Order: sequence, then C-alpha cells, then structure tokens
Amino acid sequence: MTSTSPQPGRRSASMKDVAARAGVSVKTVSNVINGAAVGAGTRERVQQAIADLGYRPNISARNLRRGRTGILALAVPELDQPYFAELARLIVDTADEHGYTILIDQTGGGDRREQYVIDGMGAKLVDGVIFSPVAMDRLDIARRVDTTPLVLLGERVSAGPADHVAIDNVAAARTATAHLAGLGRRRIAAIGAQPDRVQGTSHMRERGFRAALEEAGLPVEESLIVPAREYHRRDGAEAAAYLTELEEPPDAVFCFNDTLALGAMRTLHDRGYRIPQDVAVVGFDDIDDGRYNVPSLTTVSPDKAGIARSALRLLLDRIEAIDSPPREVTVRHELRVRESSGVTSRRSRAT
Amino acid sequence: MTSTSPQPGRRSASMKDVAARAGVSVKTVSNVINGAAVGAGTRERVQQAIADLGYRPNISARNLRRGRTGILALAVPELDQPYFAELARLIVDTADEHGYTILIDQTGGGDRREQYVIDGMGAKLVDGVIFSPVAMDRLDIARRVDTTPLVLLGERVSAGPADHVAIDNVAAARTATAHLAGLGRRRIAAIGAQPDRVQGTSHMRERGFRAALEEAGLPVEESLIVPAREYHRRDGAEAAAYLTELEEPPDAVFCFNDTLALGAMRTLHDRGYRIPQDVAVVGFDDIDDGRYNVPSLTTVSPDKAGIARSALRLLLDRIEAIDSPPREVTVRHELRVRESSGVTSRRSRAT
DNA sequence: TGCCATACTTCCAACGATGTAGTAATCGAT
DNA sequence: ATCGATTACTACATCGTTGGAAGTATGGCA
Repeated sequence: MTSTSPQPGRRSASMKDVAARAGVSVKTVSNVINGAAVGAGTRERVQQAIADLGYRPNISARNLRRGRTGILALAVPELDQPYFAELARLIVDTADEHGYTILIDQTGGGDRREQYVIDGMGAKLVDGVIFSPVAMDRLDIARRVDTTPLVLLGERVSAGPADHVAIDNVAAARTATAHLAGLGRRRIAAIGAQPDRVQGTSHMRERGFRAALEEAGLPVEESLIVPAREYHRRDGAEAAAYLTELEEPPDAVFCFNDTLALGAMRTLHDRGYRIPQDVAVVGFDDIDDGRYNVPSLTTVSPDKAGIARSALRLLLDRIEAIDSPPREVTVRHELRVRESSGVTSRRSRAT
Repeated sequence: MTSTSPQPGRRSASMKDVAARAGVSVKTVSNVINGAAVGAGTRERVQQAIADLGYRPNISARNLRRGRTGILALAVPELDQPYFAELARLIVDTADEHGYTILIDQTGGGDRREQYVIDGMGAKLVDGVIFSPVAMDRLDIARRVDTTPLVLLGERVSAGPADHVAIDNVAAARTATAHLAGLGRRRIAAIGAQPDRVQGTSHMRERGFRAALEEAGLPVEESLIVPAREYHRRDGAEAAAYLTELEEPPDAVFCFNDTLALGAMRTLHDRGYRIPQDVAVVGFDDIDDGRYNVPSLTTVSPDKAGIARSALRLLLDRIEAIDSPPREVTVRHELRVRESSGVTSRRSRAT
C-alpha cells in the first residue's frame, strides 16, 4: 500500500489525472481499464496510479461514448405485492450476473406512469425495459414510437407487438379449478375478476376458471365470480365477506392471486368457516407467505426464476439485435397442493 | 398533431437534429428545454420540432456536463422481505415527488456488495445513496473514502459517521416486551438474536428485551434468547421448533421482526400451541401480512412513511451541502396490539 | 546495415448536452 | 441620432471517456 491521500480537492480524479501520475497518455489508461493490450510495466504503473488516486471511471462519460448505460428498468405496479417483490429480487440478481443494474420503476398501475414507461421513461437513461403492464393494453404498446427495447411480463397477448414472457394463465387457472372440482366441490367461487378490463391476467384466469367448470359439468354461476379492484389482502377479505353473505355460500374459492386468498381466508376464518373442510381455497403466485400461513395455501406456482431468466435473455438479445421479430416465451407452472385444499394434519411441516 | 414519423434511422434524435429542424442553434434548444428566456415564436418552433422528432434528452450527456444524474440508489438487503418491499415502495414514491429516480440495489446483506455500496457503487452513477446496512458496521462506514452523499437506515449508531434515520429500537423492543410481561407472561422468549454481530438492529432489540425483563423483575434466561441467521419465516419456524422442545417452553415470544413471528406462529400452531392462550407472540415492523394472518400479529409499527420522508430529506440536504455535520433522525413508532397477544374474538376484524 | 512487421503508445475527434463569451437587434432615454 | 442597457440568439469550449489513425520504439531477418 503506497497509497497517498485519495483526493485533495472536491473533484474526484479523472483519467487525465491518472495518466499524468503514471506518465502515460489518457488512452493508455483507458486501455488498461478495458483490458486492451498494454505492456506489463506500463500496466503496473497505471494500476498503481489508479489505486493511489482512488480513481473510478465516470459512468456518464463512458455511456455517452458507448451509447449505452448498463441500466435496465423494471417497471412493476407495486413493489409491496409479494409476487412482484419476489420477482424483482430474482430479476435484480439475474441482471447482476449479466453486468447490468436494475432501476425499479413503480407505476402503481396507472395510465400516466405506464405510458411514461413505454415512452422510454422521459429520457435516454436505460438500455431496455422489463415491464409488467396493468393499464396499458396491446394497442397502446403497438402504438408506441419509442425504440427502447421492451419485454412485457405477465399478460399473455398472443402474437403481441413486443417480446413477451408469461405463463399459460388459462391453463393454470383451469388446473387450479379442476383440482377443486376433483375434490368434490360443487359451488366453486372465483375472486379477482376485473370486468372493466378487456384483456389482462385477470381475464385469462377467469377464462380458465369458466372452462374448468364447464369441463367438470358444473354450472357457471355469475354471482360466484367476484370482482376485485386491486389484488391486496383487503380486497380478498371484502370479496370473501360478500360470498359468506350469499344465500348459498360456496364450498371452494379460487383466488386469482395469493394475497387475495390470504385476505379471503382471514375473513372466512373470522366468520367461522373451517378451511378446507367448509371451504377449500386455492391461490395463485406461490408467494412465501402462503407457505407459512395457517392453513398453508394451495396455489399455482409459476416458475419465477424462469420468468426472470427468460425476460433478461429476451431483453439482452433485443438490445443486440433490435429488429428481430417479437418472441413469446411461455414459462412452466405447477399446482402446489397444500392444506387449504387438502389434508390439515396438525403436524405437517410447511413445504 | 402535426407530427411526422419519429425517426428515420436507428439513432434517435439529438439536440442537433432538433436545432436543425427548428432552424436555431443547439443552445437555443437547450434553453427551451431548461426554461431559460427564449422568444415566444422561437420557443414554439423548437417545441414543435421536439414533438416531431420525438426528441428526448440524453441523460448521460447531461450528467456529464452537469455533474449530477438525478438518480439516487436505495440499497437494501432483500427486496422480498416485506418490510423492505414496503419501505422501498414509499421511498420510490417520495423520491418521485422530488424529481429523483430510485435505483434499487439488493445487497443480500453480504460484505462484498455492501462494501461496493459505500464505495459509491463502482462509478459516479448516483447522486446519493440510502443504505440499509447489514454486514457493514460503524467502523467500515467511518473508513470510507468515497464522497457520495450517504444516508443510513435502520441501525442506530449514536453520533455516527453519516446521516442516519432510525426508530428507537431499544425503546421499541422494551415496550413490546413490557407488553408481554404486562399480560402476566413469565417465560418470555426472544427470536432473532445475532450474537456474532457487535452492533446492529438485532443487538438493539435484544438490549431492549433484556432491559424490559429486568424492569419487570423477570430473570433473563439465556436459553430463551434464540438466534436467527436471517429474518425469514423459515428461521422463525426453526427457532420456534427449538423453543417447543425445551423442558419448559416459553409462554410468550418476542420476535425481532414480523416474518420471524409469522414463521414461529406457524410452527407453534403445528405443534398444538394456541396463540395467544398458550403462547403470546409479538413481532416487529408491522408488515401487511401480519394484519391478515390468523391470528393477527401484535407488532411494533415503525412510521415507514416517516422513515422514507426523513431519509430523502437528509439525503437531498446533503447533496446540496456536502460538508455539514452528520445528523440523526429518530422516527416515531408505536405498539399495535392485535390477536396474537390479546383478544381472539372470532369475529374481530383485522386492523 | 537496412527494412519491415509487431507491439505499444499517442493524438485527435467524437458522443450530446450546457456554460461562457460574444454579436445582433431592439428599446428607452437623452 | 447616439448611447447604454437589455434581450435573443449564436459560436465555441468543455465535461470524461473511447475508437481510430498515426506515430515510435523494438526485434527479427536477409
């Protein structure tokens, strides 16, 4: 350690300072940093100078020159939805492996902020965007003029206008509902419909739900399909309250996500229903909460790590080859049967 | 809308293109964008050209010139810890109000990534950092040479080397423990100790716990103070398993965060303990999950919005006045008593 | 010894925006 | 009509970095 004080003034060291100290040209310093061919002795001296001065490259300048920033945006509606929090974690980690940093944008699911996202986030700041839309539909995205590479998450829009990663929501919802029907349940409710949206995840899950009922020979009773404005516990709790007040309450509920299910189970419990004996409950997303809840929650488990990996791969590919046709990736999912629709052994360990 | 096609080639429009189209100099375009004095007619023309070309400023270039980026980093250990997810949401929203964008860095609580954070995140990319440390202690932070403004979250280090926002963890833990003692509990356990750390949140909470026991005239039994490596549900579940296997299990547990508590409650339930009759449980953080859990979780509720606001204010102040002495902000907290330590009326609504 | 390939290194011009200095036009006051 | 002040704009240098062209040793080979 021959280090001297890192910097005399406020301004931090630039390549010029390093070059002066090492007695070489600026470009040579650049070459050392970028691993280009440099003589061993020179390299040594330059690295010493870098250490002495505490030099760190200025990203803005580098990006200006290179035309890219090394930053990718992840735009999700709400970070405190466990599903998005878990997904964000995986995406941040995966991006890190590829040398990218993730900038998280929280849209709140509103038009204005989502429009802002597909318009390229106000400035040339990110090299690409992974976007989980709520308000924007296929048309909005097809109309976009911005050229920032974009990957869509979650809403399965066939032959969409952009790269897209999703699970087969219809099939997943059908499996979940069929599971309930297979248990002998006959009045199966759904929580999480969003009738005001024409497309979107909720719509897919509702379609799968209806299809499964028909396949099982059960009537589709509209009063058992309960809308939920947001997908928070509160909304699930309210929907369940409504269901218990029906003349003939359901004996099973398929919730379009886990937080709805957790909220619903809370209300069901408060009103004296036993789960799963009186009402079986199935959720969607497989968040950590559901595993440890009492009772633990049966749920559709999407391959979140697979979503993160695929989204990043699509995005990085597009950054390199911007004109290739849009691709669709469907990630696998599976049904995890737990206590809320199965056995309730007291001593069963959470899975 | 007199807009023509946004861009012919791949390269997106720069100020030069806008200037050419509007028939003015580049600087005039810059002035229009930055709100400097420009004639009404000229402004009009320039704005039209901006719209026509779909021009958006290049952040890298602007930053290179201005020396700031408009980006703040938020470094937290894990995004899928609900506490951090909820906090991140608030911080993102608050920063947005101030015209800043938040770049989220997930440290995983490890040395390497945390060191990277206090070293300024590898390059001059962000204007400031809000950092919730796990591995780094006071000394590491005092030693840092990087000058990027830094605000620390969560770990109360008196007269620390940097701006700092926290709640009074000792007092909060004491209140929580006193609450349990006040219910007549005599064998009060704690989950979440981290003996290998000298400082940090866990340490503060343990101190408060011990203090409360002494004040209540209860013996401090070391076997009832259970460590937890991480603060996930799994760790809470394991710790609770250990506690139930003691000769004389506890009649109350204070968990150092809510996810530990939720995991612990799951195990307690599995092993036939009734909550709160057999074991009362108190958590820390007031995450949304705890409100809807069965039973709902008594917890220490820190003013998260206050933390977000204070952290941002401190950071923005420091960005402007880098040399002022470090400040400490203590945010208020309160105990939210719910079912896990109180009444368990079946029909009680979640709060 | 002379010539050339090889291996480093330097010089210069960008990247896109903004600050400073300077010029042209306009205005009011004399 | 003249001056100074003000306004509206332009030209140019600059931020820190990298790509490419050009330059300079070094060593090999005839």
